[in-house]
Amino acid sequence: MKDEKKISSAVIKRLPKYYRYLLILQQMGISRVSSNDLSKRMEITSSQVRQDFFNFGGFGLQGYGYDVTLLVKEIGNILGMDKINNMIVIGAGNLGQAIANHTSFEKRGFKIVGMFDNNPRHVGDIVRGIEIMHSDRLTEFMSNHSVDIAIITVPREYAREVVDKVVKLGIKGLWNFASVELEVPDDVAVENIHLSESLMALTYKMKEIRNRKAKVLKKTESK
Amino acid sequence: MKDEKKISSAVIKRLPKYYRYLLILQQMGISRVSSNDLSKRMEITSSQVRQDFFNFGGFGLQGYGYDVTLLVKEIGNILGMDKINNMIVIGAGNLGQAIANHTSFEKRGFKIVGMFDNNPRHVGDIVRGIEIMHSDRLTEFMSNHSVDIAIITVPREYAREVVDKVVKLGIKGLWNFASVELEVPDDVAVENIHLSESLMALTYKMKEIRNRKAKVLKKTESK
DNA sequence: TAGATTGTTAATCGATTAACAATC
DNA sequence: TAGATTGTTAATCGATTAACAATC
Repeated sequence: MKDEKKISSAVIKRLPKYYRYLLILQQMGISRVSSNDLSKRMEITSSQVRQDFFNFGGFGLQGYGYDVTLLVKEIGNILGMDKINNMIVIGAGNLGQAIANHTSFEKRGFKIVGMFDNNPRHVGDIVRGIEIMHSDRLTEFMSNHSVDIAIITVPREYAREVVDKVVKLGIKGLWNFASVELEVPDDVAVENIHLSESLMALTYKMKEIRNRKAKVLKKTESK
Repeated sequence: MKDEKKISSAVIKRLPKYYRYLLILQQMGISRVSSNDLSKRMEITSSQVRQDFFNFGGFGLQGYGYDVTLLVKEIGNILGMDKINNMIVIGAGNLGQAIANHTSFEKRGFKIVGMFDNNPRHVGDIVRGIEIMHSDRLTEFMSNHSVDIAIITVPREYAREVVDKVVKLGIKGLWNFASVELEVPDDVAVENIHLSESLMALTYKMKEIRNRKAKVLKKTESK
């Protein structure tokens, strides 16, 4: 059996974006899309769309385009959404609760099965039908339930500790909001959310726009 | 005056990451770093570090390395953090409150100056010293205060409406958590947070790890 | 001075775009 | 069939890495 060639990370990074746009098309009741259509919506080239899908063997039909439903399914599968992902939220403060309330995840097979917090003020509260448990019960819970992903929404100073704990308990996926660098075994996947990086990207863009304006103004003056 | 050459977006995207690592060094009391040190921590090449900084003229000293404090300042300036950024939170639910409570922003000159919500249940509550106001007061507030950035944490169905409103009121930066595509004039900067894309990136990684394991297992068996 | 490490150019690598034959 | 649009290769472009002279 020949080794399938490695898909480049540039392509992978675009997949969730394709997925998102395809869901929008689906909601609009559009069942078929050409690489050209899709590329215009997403502000990329049609060549890139075809090239990207070609990496996976191609999902389209010459002279017709791509079937939206099929494409959603195929890309979903590539991204690992062909199964239910059971998730627990560790840290049931505002952020943890915000995520638990985010209904659109559930539609895509991401299911919150437990929430944990150290703070007695939160323990016992119900969020979207899930009772917040004390963190002491984490070990017991994880040995009785199948949990795929732990969402880390504790304050940063507790993050490493709880991560070590769930890793020991066998977790294989971490969605980390605690902006701490985590060290985990290489069979555990980590995705970090760095909100501050996004905020800085915003101020950079704002600065660029201000500079652009200043330049145009200067040009006009010197005329 | 010659046009300074355009910095590539690949470089820009790395700047917040450099910034983050440099802050860690600073906290550790390290005042000087070589491209080699930094590259190892960040898991990139030292060549890239030097090349990246060279884009801005170079911040280092031959035979010595880079001064951490200087570097933090320079990169901060490039990213537009050389000024206070006044921000308002629109949508004071769990997510809006979580962001308002995120203290590390404030240290970097990101200051929440107002919070707004439609829901009377939230109005009047105090979050980190800021009273949540009814959205009706947005227009009045913005004409009396200097606001740089609006953080959009309303449910997606209200997002476009409130964005149109603040754009009309002159906002120049939008940090959008509502996973809706926004259309704004081209002098308004937008940074979108798509949490679901990050979550899909995680399940993709998890799937890759599972596949890798399966392959190793197969190899072992066939021996 | 000798050693270290940047600044900077050149070489390589990979990703994007162009082009068009294949085919529905 | 004619028209449309993908699949797929080749060309181009840009980003990363290598190398080393400059210089602290």
